[in-house]
Amino acid sequence: MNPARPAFVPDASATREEMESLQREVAAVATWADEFDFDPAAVGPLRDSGSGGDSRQATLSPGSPSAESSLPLVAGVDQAFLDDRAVSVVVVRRGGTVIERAHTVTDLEIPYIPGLLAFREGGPILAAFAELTCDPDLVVFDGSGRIHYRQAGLATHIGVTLDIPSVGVAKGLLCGTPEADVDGRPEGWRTPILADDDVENAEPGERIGHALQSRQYDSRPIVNPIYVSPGHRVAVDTATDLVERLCDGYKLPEPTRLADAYADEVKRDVASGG
DNA sequence: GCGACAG
DNA sequence: ATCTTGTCGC
Repeated sequence: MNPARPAFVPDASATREEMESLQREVAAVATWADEFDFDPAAVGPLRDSGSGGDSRQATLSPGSPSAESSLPLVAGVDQAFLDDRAVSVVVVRRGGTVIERAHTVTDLEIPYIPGLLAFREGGPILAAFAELTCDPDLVVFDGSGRIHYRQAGLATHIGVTLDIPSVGVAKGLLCGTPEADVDGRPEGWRTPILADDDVENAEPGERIGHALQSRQYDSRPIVNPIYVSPGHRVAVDTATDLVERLCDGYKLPEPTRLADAYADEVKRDVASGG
C-alpha cells in the first residue's frame, strides 16, 4: 500500500480547533471529479433493467477467471469495537474474488463526536491500510465523505491522506438536505443531497451526495435509503453509480458487507483469545 | 434554550 | 457503534 501523506493524518490528540482546521485543509485538497483509471462499469454487477435474462455480470462471463485480472481492486473498510479498542479491517476484492484482507486492533483515544469521526477512527484505519500489500483502485468507507460540515468526512479524510479514490456510504444523514422527500421510494431511486447553511465552503444548493434507495420491498416501505457521497477523486454522480453497482440486491455495498463480516470475525477471535 | 447529530 | 430472541417473509 502506498504511504500516507503525513500532513493529513488525523491526530486524536489535537484540539477541536486543530481538528476542524485540518478538515478544512483536507477539503481544500480533495477533488470531487473523476480521477481514476478503471472503468466504472467494471466494479460490479448491475442488473440490466432492459431485456431478458439473468445477466448479473457487467463485464465477465461467469467462470472466466482469466478475465478478472483486468478488473479494478475495490476495498471495503469497516470497524468493530471492543471496550476501548477498535478492530479495523480492509477487505479487497477483484471482481467477485477476495484477494487480500488486513486488520489491526488499536486503542481508541477519543469518543465519537459527530463531525470528528475521522479523528477517532482514522488512525486505526490507516494502521490497517499499512498492513495491506496491494494497492486498491477504490475504497468504500462506512460513513460520509463530502456530506459533512466541512466537506471532510471519514471517506474524504482517509481518501486524501492515502490519495486514493474513495466513496462514503452512510446509513444516516449527517447534514445537508435531500432535494426530494426520501420516504417510501422504490428500489433504484435517488435524490441529490444539497448543501445548506450547515455545510462550509459550498454554495447553498450545491449537490454534495445522494440518498439512494438501494433496497426496497414490494409491500411495505420499511427500508431507509443509504447516503452516498464522494470521498476523494470521484464525482457525486459517479460515486452513487459505483455504489449502486456494488449493492447487488442488498442495502449495503458488497465491500462494506464483507468488511463488516470480517470485522465481526476478528472481534470474536480477539474477545475469546489473544 | 431548542433541535440535530456518520460510527 | 454496542447490548440481544424470536420471528415474519421470500
